[in-house]
Amino acid sequence: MARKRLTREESRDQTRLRLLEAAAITIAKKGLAASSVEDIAAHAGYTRGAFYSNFKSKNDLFIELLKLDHADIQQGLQEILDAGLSIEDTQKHLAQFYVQAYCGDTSFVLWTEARLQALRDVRFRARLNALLLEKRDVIAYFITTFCKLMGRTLPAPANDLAFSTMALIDGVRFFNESMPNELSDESAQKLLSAIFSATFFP
Amino acid sequence: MARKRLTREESRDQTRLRLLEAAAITIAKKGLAASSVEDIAAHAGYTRGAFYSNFKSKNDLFIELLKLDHADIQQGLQEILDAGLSIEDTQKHLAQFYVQAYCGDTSFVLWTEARLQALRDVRFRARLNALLLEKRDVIAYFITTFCKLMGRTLPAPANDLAFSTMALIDGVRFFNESMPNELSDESAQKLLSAIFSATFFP
DNA sequence: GAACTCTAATACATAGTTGTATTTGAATTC
DNA sequence: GAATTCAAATACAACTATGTATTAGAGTTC
Repeated sequence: MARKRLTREESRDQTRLRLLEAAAITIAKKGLAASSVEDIAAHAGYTRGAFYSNFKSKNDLFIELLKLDHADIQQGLQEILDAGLSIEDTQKHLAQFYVQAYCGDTSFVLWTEARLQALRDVRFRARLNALLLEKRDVIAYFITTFCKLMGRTLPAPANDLAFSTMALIDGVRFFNESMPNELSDESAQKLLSAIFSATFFP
Repeated sequence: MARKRLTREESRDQTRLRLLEAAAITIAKKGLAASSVEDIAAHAGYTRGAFYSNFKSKNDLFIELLKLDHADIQQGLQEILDAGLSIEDTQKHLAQFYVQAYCGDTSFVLWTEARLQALRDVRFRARLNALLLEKRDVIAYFITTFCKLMGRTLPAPANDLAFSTMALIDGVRFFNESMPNELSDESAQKLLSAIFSATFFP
């Protein structure tokens, strides 16, 4: 079967995408600093030439990577929100989405890596914070809507609660990932539910 | 004023300590991977010779650093616990301790860095998890005692709650550090209180 | 299909990092 | 106070990374 002959643009996009995918894996595995440009390019099946032809720097690529991941999550959340399901179904979808989008793959590690980078690099921080604030807003909106539906008042400003939700999910996730025997998937799930219930429906 | 002439052991200990201090600063600033042995040694006022004469590797030093920090925190918590103060005073001391021990300095960054390292390096993970479990146990004990005093039942296993407490504190701390305008010290403090109250005294 | 344009490979110059092997000089021992 | 021991400096060799400058080759344009 003849492979389709790619136009220049298609070919370039393919290269970019492959580089991004390879970067995600490499960075998740070895860390941002320890992943050389050569590593990434080689894993994608290219040389450094392809890398520098597509990205200005490693940080540049990294931000792009985060943006893509962010957009995926964003979209997923929005869809659940817009579906207009019952509360139970929403919760169910949410849990499912969380497991799929965030647990399985490299996403979690990348965002942790990004946090550290943000603490060090002012520009990077600005770019990352913008993404995180977007995420916060979606979650805050979600929390507000949810509480209104349940006829409850919020125990704290929605934005702050959104932060704590993100914090909690990430933090619990780390323990769960790092010592699954001490904190099983099931425990983690239950724990989060318990705290959310307690916090939002006291 | 004549500087005391150091014995060999004193001199060695001094070197070790200075290297550890320099490492804490350097690693917090640039990250573990990006901190070269030379960097660390130079910041401490030595050459790499001194480093390799005192530590087997960078990871070796890093774990030692974490152990020291851990011991400090451990001891601080234990002291508050053992003081047998009233609930209010305990809470007050706890908040104060948290701010002092964890907020001001490099501690937070180091532990985040350690987490990432742990996700990648099995041996490192084992060593780090041991430290984290110790910390968890102290907090779990604290939670249990506290709830008993208040005549409440725990909404989840104490160990799991301890994890979530650690997770929440770290996570909120990150947002607070990374975007102080969006989540002020005060908000962070209030938020944590609100969630803890809701969780433990529903 | 010849001239061109752009992507990715290659070549290169520079610089940084690691760990060990050896040396120096100050503390210790007798 | 000479011999010794040990911490830290220095020297060294191998390796890795970065970014740019140049080149090759496949798409594009006319």
